[in-house]
Amino acid sequence: MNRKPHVTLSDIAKQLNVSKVTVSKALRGHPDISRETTKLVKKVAEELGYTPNFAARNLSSRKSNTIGVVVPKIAHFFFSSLIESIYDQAFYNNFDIALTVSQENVERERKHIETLMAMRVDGLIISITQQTKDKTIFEKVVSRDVPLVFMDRVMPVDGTSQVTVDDKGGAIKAIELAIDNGYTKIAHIGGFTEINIGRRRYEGYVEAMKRRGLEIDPDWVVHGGFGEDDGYQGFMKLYKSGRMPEFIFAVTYPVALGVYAAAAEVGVRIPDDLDIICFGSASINKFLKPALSYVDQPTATLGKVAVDLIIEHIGESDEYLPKHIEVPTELVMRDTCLRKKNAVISSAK
Amino acid sequence: MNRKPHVTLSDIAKQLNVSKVTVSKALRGHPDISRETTKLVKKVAEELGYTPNFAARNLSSRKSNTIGVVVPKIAHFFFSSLIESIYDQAFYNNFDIALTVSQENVERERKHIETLMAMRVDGLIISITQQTKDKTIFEKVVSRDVPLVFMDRVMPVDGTSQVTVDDKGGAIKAIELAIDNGYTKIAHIGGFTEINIGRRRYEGYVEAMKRRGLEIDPDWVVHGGFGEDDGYQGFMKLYKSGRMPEFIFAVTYPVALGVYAAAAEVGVRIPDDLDIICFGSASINKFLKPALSYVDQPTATLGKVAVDLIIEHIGESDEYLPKHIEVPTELVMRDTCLRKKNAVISSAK
DNA sequence: AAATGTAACTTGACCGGTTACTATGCAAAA
DNA sequence: TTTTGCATAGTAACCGGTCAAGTTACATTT
Repeated sequence: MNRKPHVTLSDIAKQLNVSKVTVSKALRGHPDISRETTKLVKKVAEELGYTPNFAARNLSSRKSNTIGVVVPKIAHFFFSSLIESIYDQAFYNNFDIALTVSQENVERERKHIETLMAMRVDGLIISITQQTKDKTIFEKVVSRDVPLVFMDRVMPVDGTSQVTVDDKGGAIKAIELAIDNGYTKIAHIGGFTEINIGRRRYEGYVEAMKRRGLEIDPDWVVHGGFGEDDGYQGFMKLYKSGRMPEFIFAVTYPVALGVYAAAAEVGVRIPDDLDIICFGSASINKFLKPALSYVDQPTATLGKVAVDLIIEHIGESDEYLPKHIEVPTELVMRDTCLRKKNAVISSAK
Repeated sequence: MNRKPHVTLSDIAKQLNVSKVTVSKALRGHPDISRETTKLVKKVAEELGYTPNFAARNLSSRKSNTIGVVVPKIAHFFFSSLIESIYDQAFYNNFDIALTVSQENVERERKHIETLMAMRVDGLIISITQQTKDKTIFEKVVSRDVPLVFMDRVMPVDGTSQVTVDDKGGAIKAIELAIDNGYTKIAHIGGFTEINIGRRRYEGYVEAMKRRGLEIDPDWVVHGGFGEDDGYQGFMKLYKSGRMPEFIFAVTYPVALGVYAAAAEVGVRIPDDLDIICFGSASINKFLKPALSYVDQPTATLGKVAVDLIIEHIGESDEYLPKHIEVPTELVMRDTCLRKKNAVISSAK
């Protein structure tokens, strides 16, 4: 590989018989330089086809104007729309994004964080993997004074901020609605409780049951991952136990889909034999039969808030003040969890 | 913002009383340096928490080890899975990815390409917007000797490569199947013909109809965009014309979904009153009722091939040989386009 | 008329690496 | 013994910007 040399500041400077600093300043609109000169410089830059060298700029200015992002997945509706909103908001604020994907792999996650730090990103937005337990790498980030915002899937690390959705509150709303609709035998196919989204949603389930004075049958709580297969397995476990609940609260949309698949397989009809609600959705949910009712995660807001927060931290001095922002959720009713069949409505809200 | 200074090569050098070149070489495993020294250097680097400065490295080596990617969207199944496979393949080959999203906006696309060139990416992979018509920016890329691979949505620009799916062939297969299943009144809700994917799929439709000796009714060809709304509008146009076809070939999966929505609205049953097949799919297609039969676009292959090709070009000299690689498609049968109701099967293949 | 200010540039150092070339010491070859 | 060669390390320049601290010429103040 042996590329044509790129046009540099010096090339422009030579052409105009000025110093390269003049050119640099002119291009940045620095007030030191006269209107005329600035115009001239810009014209010549255009003619010569100048493009600034970011590596050089980053090196000398020792910042990258870039936000590093680490997510566990892309090809899932939740993350792809989250990422899209992050890109939008960053673009709006003239920041670049360096996106990396851990593929739910802790080692890859660590590597990506190292790489992003080597790129000297100005700040990091991270959504951890299902398996992440070790805080070391995050503490390393903090010790390097690189602002860090955890997003959605978070980890309690001193000196870092968090942006989450109101997982517990959303879960409570969902379960309370189910109970108000007449259900009492309510199961939860949940995620890992080591990670906040799994834990908080579970806590919401527990809390709502308690508030309404319902017992929780330990057999009706299944913990696992957040994918379709986990939902499938979860359902099968409940099914094979011989004691089916009337209602399932699924920790994620894919888990709910897994339940759909499993239920169809064994001939359990949704929502007639088994009703369901879940956390999260996908754009094509409306085409599902029955379309899932769900706790909406406002991905656009989540991404926007995360970017705004990291930019805020980047702007602050060394000692920025970590924050925890919780974005509210909303119940969206579709074809499930509408009303218990044959139920005597006691306390329709 | 006033960060703690990062550990540099010189810091390590000082500590060991060697030159920074020695350290640089040692860390890269250069044979100039003895095994012992190398080990020592690496140990100290580790202790001091050294992370290389990519900006500096890129600047002095004048390459970035980064592939620039421009896509029109993220939050669509096709693109998100494509992007995921690009990341995977790049990671496997030790390349970094600089991803940008044009949001189907030509101006943003141009800006992103400029930015990526300023970053001195080693090569570019681009999927153009629906609206892109001007080649200027791409010619600029070529004139800078930056290898360019168009992916899926391509543009004929001298000196660039293309990776596409076999749009025409896939369309032909789909239409021929429909005809063999007994349909003759076949409509096409297509995309813009200015862009290859719209044009080639349309051409496939025309070709298949011709091969089977069927007339094409101009009213049954609707051109528009690639989104859900375009499918909705397309269906409505056909519907309101009063002369409904028996079968629709939708240019994309979202367009097919739009047809679903519109059909449901006016009470047209799929596949009984109107059968359908489309190009592309989504992971949750299997939960649709009826699940769409479709021409599968192998996103994983597409991404992998694009990355391999750009890396190949990066490795070649200035004058690389542009290629056009076409990835084959496959028909996947689900619940639509199975067989015409009450049809006398004449030529079941 | 001298001091002060200011607009518009220039100088030189530096960011943290890499690269091409040079130097040194010791062992093997002549 | 002298020459040659190789392993190992060092020197200096350079990549393309930015930044802090001058410099110059001219206008303004006192």
